[in-house]
Amino acid sequence: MSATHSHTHSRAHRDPECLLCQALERARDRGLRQTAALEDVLRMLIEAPTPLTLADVASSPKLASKADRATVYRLLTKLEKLGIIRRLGLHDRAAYYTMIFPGEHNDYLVCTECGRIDRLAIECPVEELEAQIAKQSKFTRLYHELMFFGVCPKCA
Amino acid sequence: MSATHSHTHSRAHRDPECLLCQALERARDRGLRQTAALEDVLRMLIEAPTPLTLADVASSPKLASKADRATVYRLLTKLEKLGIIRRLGLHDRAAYYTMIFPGEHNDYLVCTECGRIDRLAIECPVEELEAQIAKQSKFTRLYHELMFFGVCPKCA
DNA sequence: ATACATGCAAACATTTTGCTTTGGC
DNA sequence: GCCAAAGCAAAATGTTTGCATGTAT
Repeated sequence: MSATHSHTHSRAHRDPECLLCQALERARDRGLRQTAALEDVLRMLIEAPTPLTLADVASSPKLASKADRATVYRLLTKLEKLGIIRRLGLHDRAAYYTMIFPGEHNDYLVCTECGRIDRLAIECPVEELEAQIAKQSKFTRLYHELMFFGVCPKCA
Repeated sequence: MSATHSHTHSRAHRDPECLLCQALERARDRGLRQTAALEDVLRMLIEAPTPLTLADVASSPKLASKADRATVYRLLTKLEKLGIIRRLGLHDRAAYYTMIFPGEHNDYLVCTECGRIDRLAIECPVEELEAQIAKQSKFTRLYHELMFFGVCPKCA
């Protein structure tokens, strides 16, 4: 990992197996059946340093779960509805997915040329603003996404 | 406009014709030819209270310019490359486009159920963070997007 | 045993490109 | 007149659904 890429992997300090168990438990609690495909999808998302697309999860050359695209699609959709993962609107045509770790919030730096995604190790200054907006707007289940876009050194 | 929707339309305080002229001038300066389609696209983006999709610009029943979808697509792409408009990665499948008005920055509040988009009249607390990231990351042409997502009162 | 999950294939929506013609400069 | 822009149509990309079968509970 280059200096430019460096960011805190707070999740790396935890036991990934434990994280997987926790995630599975949450999913089961909310009505999903514990299948091999579900386990594969959650494991990939937990281990990924940055958000993944449907294609990443379903058909990456090595990481691929053997699960069908449609199956993965439906799992991702359900997991998002259940609040276990989050869908991000990055600039690609494809949607990106990432685990929600309670108490952890991530912001991203994205290259508009090559699509490279860095996770940012920053103190997000938006939290109190979010509370204010929640109150004023009457929106529920409020969260935010903060993304920085630009041209990375390699593409410049 | 309801209280919940209220936001400052700073652009509403300006002369829209003047804005169009300015935008056309910028486009011409950067090498585009002054055509009817270009004028239509810029006018729609300038007058729109929120970002528009390609479909919005090309084939909305009433607002539509008569220009072909492909033409509009290529115009939007060029305008974005030239830094005259910005492409937003909202959560819809479609990309959204909005004018860049120098010195003006907008954040958005989006309903994850119905897709409704509100522009937020807030003091964005991210500017100085952006400067810091620009320095550390060596990314150029850096900008940010801040979006709030949630379920609007109507959908709740 | 039942209802949910899966795989395969097909339908969709949106973006992107090729090629010929038109029109701004 | 030349080269960029427009129009039409087709290809590409990524998402979503229908339906028959398998499997967790």
